[in-house]
Amino acid sequence: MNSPETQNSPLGRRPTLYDVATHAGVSPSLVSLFLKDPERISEKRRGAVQKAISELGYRPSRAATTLASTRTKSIGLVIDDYRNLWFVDLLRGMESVLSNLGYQVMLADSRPGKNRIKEATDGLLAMHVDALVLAAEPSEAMLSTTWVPTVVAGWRKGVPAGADLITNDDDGGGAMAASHLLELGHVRVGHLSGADGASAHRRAGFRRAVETAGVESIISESDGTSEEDGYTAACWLLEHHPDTTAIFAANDTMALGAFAALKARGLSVPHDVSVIGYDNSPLAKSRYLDLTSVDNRSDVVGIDAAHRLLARIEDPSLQPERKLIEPTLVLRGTTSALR
Amino acid sequence: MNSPETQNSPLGRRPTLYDVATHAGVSPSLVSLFLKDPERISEKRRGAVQKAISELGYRPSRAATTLASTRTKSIGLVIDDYRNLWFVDLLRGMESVLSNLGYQVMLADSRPGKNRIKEATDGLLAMHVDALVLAAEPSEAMLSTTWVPTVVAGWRKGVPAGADLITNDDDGGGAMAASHLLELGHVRVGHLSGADGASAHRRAGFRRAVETAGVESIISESDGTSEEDGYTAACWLLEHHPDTTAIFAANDTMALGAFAALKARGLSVPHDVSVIGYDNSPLAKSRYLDLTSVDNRSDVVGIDAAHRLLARIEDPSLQPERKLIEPTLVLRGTTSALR
DNA sequence: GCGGCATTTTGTAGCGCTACAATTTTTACG
DNA sequence: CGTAAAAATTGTAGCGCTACAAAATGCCGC
Repeated sequence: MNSPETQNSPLGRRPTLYDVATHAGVSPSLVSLFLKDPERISEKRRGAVQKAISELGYRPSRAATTLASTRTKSIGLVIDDYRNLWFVDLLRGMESVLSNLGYQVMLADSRPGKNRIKEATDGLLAMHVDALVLAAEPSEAMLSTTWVPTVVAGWRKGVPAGADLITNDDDGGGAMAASHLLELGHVRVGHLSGADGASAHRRAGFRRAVETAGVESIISESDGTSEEDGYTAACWLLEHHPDTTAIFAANDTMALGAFAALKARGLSVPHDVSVIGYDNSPLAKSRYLDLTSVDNRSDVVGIDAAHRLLARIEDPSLQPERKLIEPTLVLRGTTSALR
Repeated sequence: MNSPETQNSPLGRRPTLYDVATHAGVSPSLVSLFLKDPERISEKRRGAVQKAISELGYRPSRAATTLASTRTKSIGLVIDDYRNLWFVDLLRGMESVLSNLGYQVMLADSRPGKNRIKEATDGLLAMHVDALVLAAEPSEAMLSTTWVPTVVAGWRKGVPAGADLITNDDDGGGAMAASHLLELGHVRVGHLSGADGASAHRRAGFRRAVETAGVESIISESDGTSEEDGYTAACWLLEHHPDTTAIFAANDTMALGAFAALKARGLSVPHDVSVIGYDNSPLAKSRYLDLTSVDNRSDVVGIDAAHRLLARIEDPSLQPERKLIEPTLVLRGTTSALR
């Protein structure tokens, strides 16, 4: 309707709350009240203020609001890398409880350097977030330096003092994957493992379940958890244990590497070898890949983390808590009974 | 060293710049100066301020800084969905030019509702970002309401007045994919297309190239661009044109759907049918999938967008510009010469 | 040892908003 | 109608920082 050039607003600058108040013929305080809860002012004024806001194209300044209020109604989420999609479920879980309460979730990733986690956290704290979720391995440098309620999600090492811990039961999940393969009758089962914390737990669970069943646990460990790592580990496994009939990969991406190694050897899945992954990532859900996988329920972690933070925002004296979330098994087409 | 309980700081609250100044025995202005450029103050004072900062555990308040300065040195990036990983390259491209200049990139996704794009944008503007990159289709509601330099990246419809446009040459990319298949000798080529803007351009390019070569263009169109859509479209294609020897999917995910359809029919890739995708996503790069794909060079879009914004921050009177980025073809194992 | 100039440091005045107490208006009811 | 209580509205005083001009200090040669 209006020309973009004139920008509706008669001011040559970003309109402020005072501009709105003047335009609407009320006091700034009333406009502020309107912003916080429109229901709290009379219908007559509400209309006038609303009109002034849209006529001027006013948008509140978050900076000013933040500075003037004690609470910002925002929660910071630090993730290690945008490309690790597991944070999407975490985020969705958090938002499912926080959005309705008017909270906003701010994301910061800490990809590049090692101490970027501290940087990302500092950035979030600089924005006065009311609380923090660390979905990245906390560095030593920040073990004791948070001013706000903090929960560590999905990592178990280096939890800052006073922080809650809500994480996936990777140990249980590893055992779950192993049991599934054993129940299908497999007795030559291999595990492709990575080097990080979660991998170690998955590995331990796997080993325990397999050895409890009286079966030898064959583990091929690599430095990372990428598809290439999975490929390399699977090649080693297939070379040294050619009679392997089932493979448990530490994550879905590594399972993809196993697929590549099997394909190269002319072995088919699940006819010759069953494969189970971990994370129930979009990859596993793919119709083509159709990968059986352990779902670590990051959405539940997110929901729990959110509840926990809300509680600690209300009562900062609450004692930190530690909690494990049970994974679930998602059956798909890459595992089948031993033929 | 210090107990986490005492938090180093003698104050029972978040330390401010004034606390630092007092502690260091200098004026607040000097501390502010230090924050902006440590080199600008004498060595003696610099040491004192530095010491005070770390002793108190001081972190500047972004809100206060933002409010007091005219520039915030931050750029907002609106994306449609965190799960569409193409934004990662965009982001990396932007950061490669912005980080060195001290700019920070803030992300907001607009997943859920339709007008969340406006919400996400408003949120960013509320944080006083100096400029905005819209990597999501702008809604009508916001065609004329930005106060800051804006560039639309990767979308061509609904560009707000006064915004720059830097986008991928999807039309050229479609033609590129088609030419590749034609050069390999294929004459029965099908295209799996989606319904969004980018798909339409890729389709147009494909059609033009194929028809220029005097070959019939067979297009299977679906509502979306998911793997399921790709699967459905591929099933239609294979049923109605069983002699198809090459398939161009509108994106890598749809190519995965095509794989599923081919596998179900016992056809192998690339032996029976060649497949080319689009986006050069992590999927395409996978060793197992090894998918030939068109790379739309989002990293370059990011770099260009950043340069453009910096220029417009310097000189807001600059006329908006439109620019297409040339895609490149990435050859992998899913396309081969017609046997 | 003293102008004159460059460098370093400081004081003052907001940025745009909210908290909270104080004030005005409306409503309820004897 | 009058008055107390409730509801609606307003004024005042910052939140933590930066911009910018003014003041203080250091440095030079003569």
